Order: sequence, then structure tokens, then C-alpha cells
Amino acid sequence: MGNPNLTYDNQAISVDCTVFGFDGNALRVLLAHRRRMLPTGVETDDLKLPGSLISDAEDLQSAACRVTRELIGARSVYLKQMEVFSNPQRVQGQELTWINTYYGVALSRVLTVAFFALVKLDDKLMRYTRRKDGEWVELGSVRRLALDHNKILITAIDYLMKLFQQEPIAFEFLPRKFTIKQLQRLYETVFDIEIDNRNFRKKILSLEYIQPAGACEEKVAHKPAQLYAFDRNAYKRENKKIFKLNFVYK
Amino acid sequence: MGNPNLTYDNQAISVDCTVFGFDGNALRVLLAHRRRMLPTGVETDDLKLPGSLISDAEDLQSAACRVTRELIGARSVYLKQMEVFSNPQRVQGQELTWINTYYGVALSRVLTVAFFALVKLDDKLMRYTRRKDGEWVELGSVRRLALDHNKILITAIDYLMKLFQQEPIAFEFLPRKFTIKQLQRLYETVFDIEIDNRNFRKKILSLEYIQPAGACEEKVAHKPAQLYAFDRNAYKRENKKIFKLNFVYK
DNA sequence: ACAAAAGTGTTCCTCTTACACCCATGA
DNA sequence: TCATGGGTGTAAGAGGAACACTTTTGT
Repeated sequence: MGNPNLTYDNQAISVDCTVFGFDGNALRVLLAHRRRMLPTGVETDDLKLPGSLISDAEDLQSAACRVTRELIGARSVYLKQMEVFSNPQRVQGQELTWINTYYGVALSRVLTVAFFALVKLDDKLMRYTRRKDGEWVELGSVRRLALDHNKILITAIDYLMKLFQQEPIAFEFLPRKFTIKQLQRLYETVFDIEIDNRNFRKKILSLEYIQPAGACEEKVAHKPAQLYAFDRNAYKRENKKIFKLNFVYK
Repeated sequence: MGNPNLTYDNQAISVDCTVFGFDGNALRVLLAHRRRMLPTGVETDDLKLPGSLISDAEDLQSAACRVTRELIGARSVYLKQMEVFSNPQRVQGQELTWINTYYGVALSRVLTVAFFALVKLDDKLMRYTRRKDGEWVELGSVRRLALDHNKILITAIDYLMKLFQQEPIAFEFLPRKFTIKQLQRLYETVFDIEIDNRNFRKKILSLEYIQPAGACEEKVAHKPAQLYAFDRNAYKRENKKIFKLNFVYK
């Protein structure tokens, strides 16, 4: 028999997605409006990460996908579970009232599973999101968000930098065909560093999984750059061979 | 108003902990017995990862800690959230009946947050766990576990190897003072490789955060080895300096 | 012709790898 | 004295880092 001192009622699980995009110069995060009436009768509008309670029939991945697609349409998204925020007091008072009203439930507690997401951000997507009442806000310009979403965002930014060094997620930000310079600028932006272009090219060109796409930029006011593409299969092959341990082995 | 087609009832959250230990030769995982009566009236006993539903008042970390300490006592544990298993069908039929009976609840679905844990395994802990009816099973000898716990275990093993390359978790397995050989054997076990001892020593001795503990092994039937200790502060300092990116930067 | 970004090589240095023998201790 | 693991050095190669100028295109 389970511990009789513990009770297990009125909990629910939500997902909240931190969706990142790269506009060529800066990282942006996808935010949604939360418009509501305060008890005082005043209308307010603050921003939040896109999220939702999960329903009985769906798993977390589906819920996160559903929530994200409401603001970006049927595009492909890189989506990954990050961390569960489970402090019993993370949502309380007015914030809890809002959730209970919004979903028509009577919860005393909401845990949220934070998702980490990446999309290829372009002008078309920017316009789509605008029509759906979403915002793509530059990371440097994010102000106070609803609930504990600033905390989630900070966690996601850390996670982004870590993951960037371990997995080839850079290509989730860029169009299928990209220039080496675009890739370099992405690295420079994510880590807030400057990279020597000669060394960067040398490194990139030495990677078997980044291959010339046999085309060039067009309509640019300078020498057009060669386009490259990421080959996921080649990457997997490469990665199996090179088991990158810092230590020596036979 | 939330999507009226979705319902949000009868969900609960559990934690399941994959606790690893190193006995000097092999990795072992901590398992608990699940003894119960089948509907046919037959008594069965299978093994599971230690776990529990979370109660209203606790966060996930506390729940995971509570569950683990039931089998290892008040020792320090390295505990980290890993992944949520959220398939709506992950627990059903007899398995779901068992949970509802055991906890005295009426759930239609249980999500579980899988935790990853490491402890310093020694003879004393081995005996303690045995008294609490737990088992330390070698990774190679784990058979079919209850629920979806084999899947969780596999995820945890992958996670262990990944984390091992990124964070200094090796020292969570070893006593405060350890020999370089112990550390080497741990690496060899985790990655199932052989390491050249000269190169390994050279590498380890070059790390500023592994320092001589000013003592030697005792009562061994060979030349006693120097003991070393991990200095977490030195590690943090070192890690801030060396921002290890594969690419070049200024 | 000029502005803007693409593209290119070399040197130095650090870290990784491969490899074999003597040493100190307890039994 | 023997069995057991502890402890040591060197040379070759690969990859990272620092550094400045020419080329190609559109306007």
C-alpha cells in the first residue's frame, strides 16, 4: 500500500515551448499574448511562452507540437523535452485562477514540462505568426513574461548553448541550402563571440557531412557565395566512427 | 477559453529513479521488488525501478529523493531529471490496476518522470539495501522489469554515457579519495573500452581539479597507490576559462 | 570605380596517440 | 622470491589558433 500520508489530487500537467528562430542577425523567441481581465476589472496583456494543459489522449510531444503549430502553422519543428518545473507553488493566486478559468478546471497545482524547439525563421513565417497574434521577440528584448516563463526561457537559452556543442542543431535554424557565412554568423550569435572566417571555413569544409549544394547565392551585391547542405546520414556515419572521448583508449 | 475538445482528468505523475553504482568492476542498478497477487490468485515477484506517485505537496526532486532513500538510507545522491515518459498507454490493464490498488486511487493514466541517480556503492550500502529488500543488479544481468522500466533503464544508460563526457560525474561513483586506477576502471567500464594507463595518468595528472590527497592505499598486496581527490571549485574555475568549442574564436 | 562580402595558406603550438619496462609491497 | 598492480618517458602526428590580402559581383 502506498504511503497513506500522501495525497494525489488535483494535479495537472502542461507543456510550455521555448521556440527559437534565427533571423540572420539575432536569435528570436516565439511568444504568445495572454489577454485577460484582472479582478480589479482592468484588462491586461502580457506575453508568455506558447503552452497548454495536456489532454487525456495525447502524449507530451504531441501537445508541444500542437501548441507550437498554432503559431507557426504546419512547418517542421525540432522539438525536444527539456525539464519539468514542478515546484508546488510555481503557479498560485491570480495565475492559478487564470488557468482554472481558461481551461474550466479546478486545479490546485500545475506542473509544466518545458520543451525546447527550433524552427527555420523566414519572412513568410514571421508574417504567419503575426496573423496568429504571436510575436518573434529578439532575445535581448524580452521583458517580464507571465507565470515563471522567464525562468523557463533562461533554462532554454543555457540548454541551447549546450546542445549546440553536442548535436548538429545549427541546421535546424538555417534553410536547407545555406552559405558558410550564414552558419558562422549563427555560431557567433549563439555564443556571442567572433570567429575567424578562415579557420571556420577550413573546419566546415573538412566535415564530410557538410556538402556543396552545387549552387550559388543569387541577387546579392557582392561575390555570390557557394551554398552547402547538411547531410544527416553522413553525420550519423561519421559520429559512429569518431567516438569522441577526451581520454585515450585502444 | 481552452480547447473544449480536450479533457484533463485522472492523470497523475510518478517518478522512477535509475540509480547507478560502481562496485569496482561493474556498474550496478538499484532495483526494488514488486510482489503482488495476480487476478488468477498467483503471487508474483518481479523487479522494478524504485518509484512512487508524487504527492500534492512535494516537487519532483523531493519525491525522487524520498524514493531513493528508502533503499539507500540518508546517503548523498546525485539526482537529475532525465525524461518524462508520457505515452497515454504506457501503463494499462493489470499494471494500471496494480497502481490504483497500491495507491488507493482511480487513475486512467500515469506519466512518469524518469530520474537519473548516482551513488557511492560500497559494502556497507550493499548490506543496507539488502536489509531494505532492494537489489543491486549488474547491468549485464538485468532481466525483464515491471512496467516500461526496461525502456527507462536503457534511456538512463545512454544518458549516463553522454553525461560522463560532459560533466565530472565520475566522482559521484568513487569514494572521496580514490586512486587513478579506480578512475580508469570506471571509465573502462562505463564505455566498455580499454585505456592505456600511461596516457590516462598523464591526462588526469594534467587536470588541475584532480589533486593528490596526500595519502596512500593501505593493506594491498602490491605497491600502494597514491590517493587523489576531486576539487569541485577548481573544476568550476577551470571550466569557466576553457570554453570548449570545436571552432575557433577570438 | 567603388562598396561589400567571398575566398584563400602558412606557421606555431598544443594535445592525442602508440608503445615497454622497472618498482614497491604483502604473502 | 614471486605475484600483483603502481608508476614512468618519448616521438610522431593531428588538429587548433593566429594572422592579411586578393577576387568577384552589383550598383
